[in-house]
Amino acid sequence: MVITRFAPSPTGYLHIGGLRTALYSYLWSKKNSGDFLLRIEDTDLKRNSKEAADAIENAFAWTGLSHDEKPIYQSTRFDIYKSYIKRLLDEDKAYKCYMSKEELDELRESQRSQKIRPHYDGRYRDFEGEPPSGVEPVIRIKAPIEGEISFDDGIKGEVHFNVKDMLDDFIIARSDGTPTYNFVVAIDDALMKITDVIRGDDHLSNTPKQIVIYEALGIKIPKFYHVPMILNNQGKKLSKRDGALDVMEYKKEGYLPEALLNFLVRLGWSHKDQEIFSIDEMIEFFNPSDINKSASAYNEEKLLWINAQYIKKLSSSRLIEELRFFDLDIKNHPKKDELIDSLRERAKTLKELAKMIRAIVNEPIDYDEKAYKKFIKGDALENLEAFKQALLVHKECKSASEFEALAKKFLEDKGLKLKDLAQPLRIAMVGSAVSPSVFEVLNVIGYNNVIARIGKLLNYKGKNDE
RNA sequence: GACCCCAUCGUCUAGUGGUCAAGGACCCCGCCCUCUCAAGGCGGUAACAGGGGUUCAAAUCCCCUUGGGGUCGCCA
Repeated sequence: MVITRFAPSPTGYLHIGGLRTALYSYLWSKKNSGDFLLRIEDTDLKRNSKEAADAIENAFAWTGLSHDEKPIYQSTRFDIYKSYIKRLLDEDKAYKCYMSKEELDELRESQRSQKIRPHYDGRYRDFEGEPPSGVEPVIRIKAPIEGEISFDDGIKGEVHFNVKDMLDDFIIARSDGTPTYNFVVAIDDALMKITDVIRGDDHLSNTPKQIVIYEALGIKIPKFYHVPMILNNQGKKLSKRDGALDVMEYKKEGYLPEALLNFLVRLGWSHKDQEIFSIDEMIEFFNPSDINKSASAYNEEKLLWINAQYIKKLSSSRLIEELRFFDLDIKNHPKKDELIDSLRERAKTLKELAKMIRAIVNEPIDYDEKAYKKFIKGDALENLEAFKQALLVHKECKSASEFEALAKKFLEDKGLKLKDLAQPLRIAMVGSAVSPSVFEVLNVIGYNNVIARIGKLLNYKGKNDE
């Protein structure tokens, strides 16, 4: 049984790096028929917001990664943390430090100028005297002074830290009594019975600190997996300028959540030559020990390609449902399935798909100038007029192939080639030289509207010529 | 600055000492298909950071260099 967790601090939106570690955690727990838990790390009351926490939960809801049990908010658990701090104090494993922030800053500054690592010097570690008045103390843990802390990371392998150049008696409770990150992480991971901690490798050097807590409390240390970061195209740390970071931005841009997840799972992990994975396949094949040790760069083109693959495969009904987010409702369109199927192979995003559908469903209000100039010349208008007549004589066409058969016969009679009719007709239908097969377009637009749109183009030319 | 992590095509990756004159995918280019645009099919360009070892044999193991990244908070 593997229990994992995702533990964001609610200072902003859920970003894709976080989503990826959450996905890995999710997959690993599900593969081992365990739980995936969500914990909101809001111990710093000053900078956390309820809105941000809600935003994170909304983003999760969109991706479909559901956490087991209700999320745990650390801000509601201060009593628990206090009891552990008291215990450490009672057991003489932690102590009060009366150094002020100013003094600390000074100490660090002088250490820096001496080119040595900034660290607390332990001056109150064995302090016996009268504490200075007017200073609310912080609580510091008695960390080991020498030796080595090491652990077997599931991704990086054996990692060793020398206590001397790594640790100091770090703060576990602020002067206002609230506990700090490295302390509560260890407590909660233990209390939540987390067996496997999968997180970004920016936490790698926090791990020894957390191990100090585990050991002081006699708690079993979980298995750690430190996942490399995601970089941008230039191999630098991913930032807002590199495009969307907020998971919900991807929704707005027209990405399918399963495509985003598929993209993310392949960033740093692979299974043979497979590129497309359903969630079930991810669960089946995923193992964090297969995650690459090196950082990987974000590649939007690949994401687009994956998204396109999913759009091609998705059911029309689901696609129609997703399109509503882009203010497009074609649920009652008589040819909705044909419409979707003729466009799905052309769209890389839902946003694009919506745009393409609108271009067909709505009568053109204008004609693309270049296309018009290029194709509406010579006998084009006469041919359109004649084709319109042929349509009127033939009466209603009910399928793309019926339109096509009619057109073929028309062209044969007139001694024309398909090219002579297709482009002008396309411009009449959608206003530009780009669309799916004209016959599919005609079918979707429908017999009466086809005739109306041809008429509209015929009139337009008239006005233009004046 | 100290400590830690990392290093295969532009990018995502396969590769765990011989089957690698390095495979797949995205991108790009060419051809085919074709009523336009896509999609699809076929083909192409392109990489083991550098230097030392170990070994009969190294992309794979070791060391150094270089380059990148992370951490050093009363943030998480």
